[in-house]
Amino acid sequence: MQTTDLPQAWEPAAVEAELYQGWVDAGYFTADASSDKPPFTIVLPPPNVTGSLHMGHALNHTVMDALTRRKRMQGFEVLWLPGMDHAGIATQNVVERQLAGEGLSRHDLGREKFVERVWEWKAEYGGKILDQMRRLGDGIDWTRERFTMDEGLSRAVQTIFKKLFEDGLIYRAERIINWCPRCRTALSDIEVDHSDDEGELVSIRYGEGDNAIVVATTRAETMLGDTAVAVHPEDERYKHLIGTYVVLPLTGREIPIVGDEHVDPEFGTGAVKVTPAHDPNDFEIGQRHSLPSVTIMDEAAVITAHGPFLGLDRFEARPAVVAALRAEGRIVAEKRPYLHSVGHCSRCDTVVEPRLSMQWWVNVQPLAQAAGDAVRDGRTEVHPPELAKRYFDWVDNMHDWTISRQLWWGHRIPVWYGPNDKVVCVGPDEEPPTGEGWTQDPDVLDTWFSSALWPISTLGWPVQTSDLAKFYPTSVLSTGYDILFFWVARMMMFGLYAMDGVQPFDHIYLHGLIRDAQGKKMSKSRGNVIDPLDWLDRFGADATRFTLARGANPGSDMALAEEWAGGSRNFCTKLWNASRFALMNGATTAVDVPDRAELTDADRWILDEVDALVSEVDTLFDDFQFAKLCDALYHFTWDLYCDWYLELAKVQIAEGGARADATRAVLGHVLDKVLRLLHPVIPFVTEVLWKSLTGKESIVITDWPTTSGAAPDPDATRRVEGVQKLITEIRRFRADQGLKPGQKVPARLSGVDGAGLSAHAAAVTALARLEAPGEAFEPSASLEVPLPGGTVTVELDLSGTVDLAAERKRLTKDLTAAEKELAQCEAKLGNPKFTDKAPADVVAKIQGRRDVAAAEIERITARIAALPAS
RNA sequence: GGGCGCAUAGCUCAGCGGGAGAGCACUCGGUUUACACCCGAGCGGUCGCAGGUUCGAAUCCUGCUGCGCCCA
Repeated sequence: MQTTDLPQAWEPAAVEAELYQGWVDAGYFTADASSDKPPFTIVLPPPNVTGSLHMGHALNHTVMDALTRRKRMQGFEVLWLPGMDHAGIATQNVVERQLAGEGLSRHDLGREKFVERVWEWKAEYGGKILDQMRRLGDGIDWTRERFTMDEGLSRAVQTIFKKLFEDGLIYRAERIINWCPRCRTALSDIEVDHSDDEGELVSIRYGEGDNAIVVATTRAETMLGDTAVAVHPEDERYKHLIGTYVVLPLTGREIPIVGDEHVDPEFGTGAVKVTPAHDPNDFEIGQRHSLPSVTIMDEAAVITAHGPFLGLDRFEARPAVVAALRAEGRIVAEKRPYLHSVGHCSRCDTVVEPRLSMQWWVNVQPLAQAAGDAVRDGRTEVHPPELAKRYFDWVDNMHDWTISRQLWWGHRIPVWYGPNDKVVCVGPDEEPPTGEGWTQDPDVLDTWFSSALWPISTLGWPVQTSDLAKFYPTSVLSTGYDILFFWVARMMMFGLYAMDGVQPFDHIYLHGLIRDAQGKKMSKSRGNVIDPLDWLDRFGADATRFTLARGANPGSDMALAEEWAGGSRNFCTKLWNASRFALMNGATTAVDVPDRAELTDADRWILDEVDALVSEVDTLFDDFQFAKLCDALYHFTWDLYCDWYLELAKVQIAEGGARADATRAVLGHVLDKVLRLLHPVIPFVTEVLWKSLTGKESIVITDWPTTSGAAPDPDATRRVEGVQKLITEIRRFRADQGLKPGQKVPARLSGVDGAGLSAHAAAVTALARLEAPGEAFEPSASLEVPLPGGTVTVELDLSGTVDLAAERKRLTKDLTAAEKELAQCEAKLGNPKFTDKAPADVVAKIQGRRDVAAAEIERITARIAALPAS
């Protein structure tokens, strides 16, 4: 046996960082826009500048890295472009908290100094996720790293804003928006999370006597801002009251009773209080009936209505208002706790307060239409396809998008207000208006407004750069299905709009969400979060990636547990040891595999299997079936290559001469293909092994394997499978008889030639731990193994008593199985409807099974009868 | 309230019209000079329940039950 330069064990922690830096330094991941190769582009969904790597990222990065590594090997000019977004609210929160530690607020610094401070924070603490990506092994083009607040990307934002503005797709309007009183900014619909919370439902009587009317509310304090009571116009109970007025309690204000068809007469009392300034439905009722809007809270949700509640927080005001109403005898009913849906700020969990305010909006109708059409037309394909329906549901029913945020960190809205209500939108190279009375809008744009431009702005848009020409449209957008609405739909809208209808990506791949071993969502409060960095430390990047890829079944979430990672680590170790063994035995790719005629059944079988594997992995990769392709690779590597071929190869190498040389070539070429097929998912270990096997520069830049083109040899396969069955049956018999696995047993085989396995006697002897019968050979037990070509009989000299009970048990078990099989087959064949209607090949197959089962029953019955009485 | 999805071995999941599968876990045996992060052998399921379609249903249809998700 030769030696190899490979260490005895694979220790990822010792080599990963150096390997990675080597790849980056060699420029393997740097894309060339002037290349003649076809492009393959993925833009990284930009993580927050405040973020750190979690398992969801690790999964998505594994997917993107696997896709891009394979395409690179397939000869594509691959661009995988990294970067981050500026995460307006989150980043501003972080820096404000830092300031608070110094006893300062952002207002103490002023806008300009505050923004400077945020940039300083970013320089020092931002983007630690980028280093974590390196640890995963991301084959990403670091030379093209982008940030949404960069100069170029900011120009893109300003450019599209102006374009949308001039096309009339951006407008300013006073409406009810979701307001976070803690962040003190507007939020879009999707930045609000709903949960069923315990609150209260209070029924309040407005008016007196015959004119009294009862309304119910979960937000009693808002009654201070009521400007009407609404009932259904056809509601007989209240019809006569429409057009009359009631006095609003606690305020003394007179408010009208209006008839509105949107009131549900079945719900509650059928009468609703109307607070146009603090509820979106009420706002619409207010519009229809020209009601005034009375704002009763400030930006912090503190009551501003004059009276005893002035200055109270909304949650203090609520019980105070109820108490005051109760004192007046106006509380008719109270339900507490009352479970109802409440919106929360997705950034800080504060209860959202609907608030009437002036904001900038995008009219999404034409954009969403185009975004839907691109998928309907098949220009962009969604994987898995079931999720396209969810995409359509969203884009086809999208509300206008509030894009202004009352923050300082972000792209400031490029609109200037001048004297006499003049409004000017300023484009990238235009000078803002100067002179008395001109001011810029103080607000910034939603972070998603700039993220939506990511697939084009990162490539240079609005400049027609060579990158944009070469790499747009991008090939695949990969992300979790929970981000479909946040990001994917918006990128589709802006990409199509800015690029004259050319879609931003050809494929959208949506992976599932990461869950714990019991399938529960990971969350800090549950304490079930697994930190990918911990796995990277303990199991290595390859094992972490393989675990994630192997769990990625289309459309479904994945459960993770440490045992899974351990299993993947074991797989990497197995691959390591198998490769080491192959190399110690002289496995090589320097010599071509000899002509098929020169090869053994085992050689032809494993070569056919690896061909099948290449086809299967290709199909699965093209269909984003990561779990299945990992399983296929795992199965081939462990169950076929290691458990069978390596063992058979030992026998062939022991033969020496040309046989041994041919075996070394087969060992090497099969290993070479497997390593290349595995490389996209487990890049590190495959790189080390492949370099050792081939002596070449790097697996990263080698070609993706293709099938050999040789015609498969089904006879070889049948014989190898026969050998496997024979060996397994002997091992099974040995285990039943309590023989030590290593103990060699003298045995005599007969019927081997008849079964067509004469070439395989040595393999059977070696793998079943048999030895040639000596002169004193006295068979004390025998077993029969029926194979397609004939039955092989194995006589064994156990040199001791045979465990007849175990023997009888084994035979009885086989008999029971055969009897069950026979009964099933005969039941079918005895049914004329089956023989008439079922396809002929199915009937023939069942007949074949019946015949085999019948023969087995006869054989086993005879064996049992022949057993000596125990 | 509207919509979608899932219920298969102890756990996590494949299979989606003709022989119930994988990984992990479990049991037994093991100093097989690649590997104990391993090797060999095994145990384990009326495929959620009830109907229907079909020669044939884990697989298609309907209803029920239980979980989960999205939207309002």
